[in-house]
Amino acid sequence: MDDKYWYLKRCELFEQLDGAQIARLETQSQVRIFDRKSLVYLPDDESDSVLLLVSGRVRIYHITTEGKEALLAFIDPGELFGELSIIGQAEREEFAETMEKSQIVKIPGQVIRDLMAENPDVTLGVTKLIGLRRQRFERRLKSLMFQPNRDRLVFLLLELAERYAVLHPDGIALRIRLSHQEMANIIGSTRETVTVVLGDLQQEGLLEVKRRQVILKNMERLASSIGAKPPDISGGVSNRTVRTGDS
Amino acid sequence: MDDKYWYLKRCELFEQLDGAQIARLETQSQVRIFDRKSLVYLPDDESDSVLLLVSGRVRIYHITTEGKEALLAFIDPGELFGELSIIGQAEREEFAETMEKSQIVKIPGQVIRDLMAENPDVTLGVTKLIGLRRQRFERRLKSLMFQPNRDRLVFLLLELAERYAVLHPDGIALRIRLSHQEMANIIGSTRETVTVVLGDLQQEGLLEVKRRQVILKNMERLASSIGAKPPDISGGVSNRTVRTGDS
DNA sequence: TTTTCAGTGTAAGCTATCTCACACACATTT
DNA sequence: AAATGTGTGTGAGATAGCTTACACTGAAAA
Repeated sequence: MDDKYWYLKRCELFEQLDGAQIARLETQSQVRIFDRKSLVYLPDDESDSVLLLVSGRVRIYHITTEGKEALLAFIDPGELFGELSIIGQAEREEFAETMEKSQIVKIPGQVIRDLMAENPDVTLGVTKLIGLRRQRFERRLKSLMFQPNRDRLVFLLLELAERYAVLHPDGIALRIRLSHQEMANIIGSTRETVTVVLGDLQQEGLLEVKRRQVILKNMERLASSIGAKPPDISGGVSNRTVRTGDS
Repeated sequence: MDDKYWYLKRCELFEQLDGAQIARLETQSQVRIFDRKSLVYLPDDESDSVLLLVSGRVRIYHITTEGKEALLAFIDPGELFGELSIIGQAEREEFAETMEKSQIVKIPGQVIRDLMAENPDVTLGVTKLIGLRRQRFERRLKSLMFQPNRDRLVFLLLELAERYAVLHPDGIALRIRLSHQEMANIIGSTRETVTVVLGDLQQEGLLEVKRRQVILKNMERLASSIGAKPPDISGGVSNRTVRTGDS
């Protein structure tokens, strides 16, 4: 239960492994603590390992030629990242940076590949992981192309709700607190525009904005306004009320 | 050599299969010929099969709420598509339409999953397929976000070169002939803007435009203009000169 | 408490890109 | 050869969203 491999168990992918496999994984991996805002890897780094985030949070981003930051993904505890090295990506193509103090396990690509070879469940898990993230990128691409800023922002909020929804007296709050700047970096817009659009959406009674927090008051209407189905929030939703700072 | 399963052998993924497996695959799949511009599937269709394009060409696209077409991918002979059904996508999320008369094999998802279970090579192949396409989407996302239209177009041309390069007396031509409208639909722009930008690039001597054809005269400079490495075209490049219609 | 700083609100002006409109070129069919 | 359709070139005008600039607010630090 409370063994020395607890941090590997935090990852779904390794739940089914037997003791020997876990042990092997453990001896061949390195655990490391990163301070807040440290780079885990950056473009052109050699890429032959997969990373498991044990605690903290990581963001994956890209810097454009003009120096703007394009936010590609957030990684939460128990999730892998840098997983494309498994299928032969030799060099990293983005920045991975901790958002908080984080504990990260570095697993050599070969170890994962061995594990996949002897354990079909692991392979399937890896495939699903890569596929799910691909699906996310595909959807984001669709939401970017030809869509006005407002629709892109609504899409983002619904996407966030799917992963980070928590109940709140006034609607659905998000377990992740983003600044307008960060949202802009996800939807390919600017901080000012996000501020304005959020204001508009608030006027329309669709949501409520606080400092670094958004409460979705009407997911149905939000979704229908971009011609989408409301997200299924049953998965991650917690009925623990979020700290709002007020009350 | 010239057996009845030739069309399955056209797909890399199935090369390693033994006779019995191929036979099973064959009996459980359906072959069908589609005319030019026929829909193979569309959003919300049930998604429990994978498609193999034997001959012809298919495009995968999305229609936005305002009715614009976002082109997501081209499928060439020997390639699979609709492969996310393997990892549990229950409904299709885009349109798949033939660009020419095409022969397509429909393979039930369960058949592929069985094959994966008994043959690790197939699983790895599927994972790589999904992963490679994910990488493509990820790169496209980066090229869309914050980038001006010119850069997005250059990125597209280099991406196309990687897959479709053929030698040409004046530089590198593409084995795929796209209209300006189609390019616009890939980079999220308009036909007119593409026309203008291509004209500019031609002025600068970076390429030459003909009707439905682009010849890249200076890949180095094109690549460096968007801060990228020139693509590796050694893979698909053929020294068969392309039909230009002139001469 | 005062200071500092990150986050937010707002607005004027600018610009890349889209829209609309039309002319022309080339290809393909009749 | 004429006719039809698809693809391309080009420009004027409209506009969403970006830039720049600055003021305010709440949180955290000193």
